[in-house]
Amino acid sequence: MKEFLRTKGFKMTPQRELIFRSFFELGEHVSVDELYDKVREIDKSVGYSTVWRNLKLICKVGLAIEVNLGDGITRYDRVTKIPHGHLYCMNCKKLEEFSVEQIVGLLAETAGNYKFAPENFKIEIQGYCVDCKADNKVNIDKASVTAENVTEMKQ
Amino acid sequence: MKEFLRTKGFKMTPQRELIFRSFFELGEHVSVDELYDKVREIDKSVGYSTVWRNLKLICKVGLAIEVNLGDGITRYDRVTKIPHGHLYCMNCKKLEEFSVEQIVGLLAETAGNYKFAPENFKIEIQGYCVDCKADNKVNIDKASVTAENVTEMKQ
DNA sequence: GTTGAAATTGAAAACCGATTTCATTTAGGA
DNA sequence: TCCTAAATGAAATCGGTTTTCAATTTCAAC
Repeated sequence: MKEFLRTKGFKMTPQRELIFRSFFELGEHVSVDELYDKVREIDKSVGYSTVWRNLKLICKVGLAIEVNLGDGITRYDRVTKIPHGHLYCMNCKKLEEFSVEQIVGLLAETAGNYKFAPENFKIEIQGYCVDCKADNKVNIDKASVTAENVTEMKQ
Repeated sequence: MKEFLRTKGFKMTPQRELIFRSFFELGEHVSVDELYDKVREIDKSVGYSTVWRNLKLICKVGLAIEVNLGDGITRYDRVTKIPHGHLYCMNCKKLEEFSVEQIVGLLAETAGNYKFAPENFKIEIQGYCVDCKADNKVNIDKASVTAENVTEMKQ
């Protein structure tokens, strides 16, 4: 790892090593705060901005990508061989994963049609999980969208 | 439209009408600032928070959804019958759309397998568009991720 | 081992879009 | 017309992200 970074022009430091290691232990959807807490369990002297900067660095060298679920918190996903999508519950904020091999194939093809060089695919399903749906915790009172609505609106 | 809102317990106001109309004229990927500017062209007295609140309302009544491209700015997409994905250029920030009917079918099926009630699908391809790719403006120097890297890192 | 340029760090401040507060005004049913 | 709940506008606030800056550390060159 040290060598890997050096060839990119980055130096290894104790903080960096701890941060990198902690990130890969945490797994998926790691927020800065989460990583900061985990790092702090081991070394209370590490600063927040150092954690943040190293998370960015992890992305820069291609070992993770940013994930944005729309709740205002940026999370970081390890880049793995297996692409996956997210099921995001809009009520309890729970996150599940599902595999998207077939879909990614289609998307790669699509990108090709647009002469677009894809770096990363995001596939998310927002909605309500079994629990929230069953408990009737969710008040889904969206208006029905009809052609009339829109026409009327644009008038 | 007025009636449509009233049945939901909302009132119609001159500001609201202007904001709604402007939103639907703008089309896709509308940010608060963009809409604010457009509304201001017609009525300088409308406040920013009013625009923001009404954009939220448009979502609440199901006529638009929030879109998050990861650049820290929330955009709003009109809900249409035709779902679409986004091709987002990480260099010039340009946004293209592509149709995703087939993919949405697969995703709906997937959601079903998880007993998940989907409300909204997000399908994004991040990467570099033809122009940015060709102009060599982009310095894609990501590290190659190998099994060794990761193993070494977790050590 | 020493040195020096460049990278890194930690604390604090700045940033900036999103959201809330609050006093005032307005819509629309009774 | 009257009344109450909803809506508005300006300003303040919030909270996550990013930058600043002085001090420290890495590591390649000597």
